[in-house]
Amino acid sequence: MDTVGLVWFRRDLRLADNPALAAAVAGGARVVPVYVHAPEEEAPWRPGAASDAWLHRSLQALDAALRERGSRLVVRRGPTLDALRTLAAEAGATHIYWNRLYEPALVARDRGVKAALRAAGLVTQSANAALLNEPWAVTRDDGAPYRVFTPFWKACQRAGVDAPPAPEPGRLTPVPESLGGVAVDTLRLAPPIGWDRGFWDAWQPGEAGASATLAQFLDDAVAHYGEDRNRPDITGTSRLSPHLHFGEIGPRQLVAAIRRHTAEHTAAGLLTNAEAFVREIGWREFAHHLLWHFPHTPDAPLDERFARFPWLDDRGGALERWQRGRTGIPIVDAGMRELWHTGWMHNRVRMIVASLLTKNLLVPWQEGARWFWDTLVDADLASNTLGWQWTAGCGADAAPYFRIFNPVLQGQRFDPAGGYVARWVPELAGLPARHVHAPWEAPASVLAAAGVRLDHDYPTPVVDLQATRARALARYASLKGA
DNA sequence: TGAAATGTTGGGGCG
DNA sequence: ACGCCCCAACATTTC
Repeated sequence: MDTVGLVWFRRDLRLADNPALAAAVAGGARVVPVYVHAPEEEAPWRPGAASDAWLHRSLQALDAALRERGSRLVVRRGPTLDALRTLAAEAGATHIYWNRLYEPALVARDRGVKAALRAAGLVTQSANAALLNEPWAVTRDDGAPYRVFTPFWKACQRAGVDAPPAPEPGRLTPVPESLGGVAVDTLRLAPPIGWDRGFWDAWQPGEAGASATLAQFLDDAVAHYGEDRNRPDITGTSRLSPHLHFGEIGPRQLVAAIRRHTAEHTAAGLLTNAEAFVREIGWREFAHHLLWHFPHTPDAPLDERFARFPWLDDRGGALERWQRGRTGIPIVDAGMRELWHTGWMHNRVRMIVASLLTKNLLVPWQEGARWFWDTLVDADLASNTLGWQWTAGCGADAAPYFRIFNPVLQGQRFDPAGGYVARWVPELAGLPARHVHAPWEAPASVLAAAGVRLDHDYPTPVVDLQATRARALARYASLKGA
């Protein structure tokens, strides 16, 4: 027990299934857990405000979990390389362990850090905590990356998606008092004016919160996941996305838990529904695969023809109305307000609001991606990029551009009783279900009875859905064959 | 993980 | 009985 190993936490903020931590423990080292705060090293995609608010609490939760095992989290400020070198010298560490990340800026940063640490005589060891398969481990027979989900996912399953989680450590060695750090509070991650107040009714950041959320999903929702995942008015999804983003739980743990659950329960259709959930984990894998192989895609369309797409120049405040949930289209405004208040939006609604922004409003998808980046607690460069390029029709396996959502029909189909709209757009709560998704078409008597004065209590639509659909189709036609 | 237009089919009302 | 029309229901095509 002579050696000392740093375990450099990044977005793997858990003790279970943490292969870097497990490797340090298995190597017999005295473990010094460290987090280095250096958001500028993630530019041009440094984490947004909602993400920071989550991180603040997740770091506190990690520190608490480490203390329960006799250790603690040492928090330092970047630059990362300086911080790690200094701490290694102070602690007498010979080894540094971490789990890999896949965003372009971090891949480059980590490569440099690794080379410099090795040059300084330290042993470095990285591992995979975030993915079922590494992005480079699954390729087509000709060696090229996949661009279509279904063949990608088949290849993943051939490669195996059932790797067992890494062993959970028991009691850890104490961190010497002499190793100082800064308090999490001083990183100024939490918003000073408390606009995140509404977040924490819905969320419990940290590994314990992730486990509880998974347990609840297995108990309540997974058995109907195939259908109910599209319903924003009920809890039909896992709501694990922020926990996954920060690595408070990992995909290997999810697959293992699903397998265990389906082996122990026999509800009708459970296997099919559970597999639908595993497939969604597959989409997360696909997003990381794409970002690794096409690192320019957070900023530029994968389909180069879209570099010349005629987005609208004069947007007349439409982007701002979309951001603030004042488009006059109820399902869209409900989603944008859910996002603002909770830092999260149901995935079906993300597609609907993204379709409106990129197709009906003709705002470049990058504007939507940036807004999501700053407001989502689960903002993830890989998933965000895939989602926006998919909607805009310029990405891998993208929706054909002419696949334009009608938010009224989507609302009627997936929020049939209007409960989701009533919750987030309370000024429309008095409208009967059959009118709540298109108040501008409701008879005057119905509006009066519900106490809704259009353009007073609630806006009329920012655009005509039929006309802007036709406009989008015309612009798409201009791209064809280009 | 679309929507809307267009085409097809078959039952039922009716002269 | 028969042809005709209407239209809902479903399928196919187009964007």
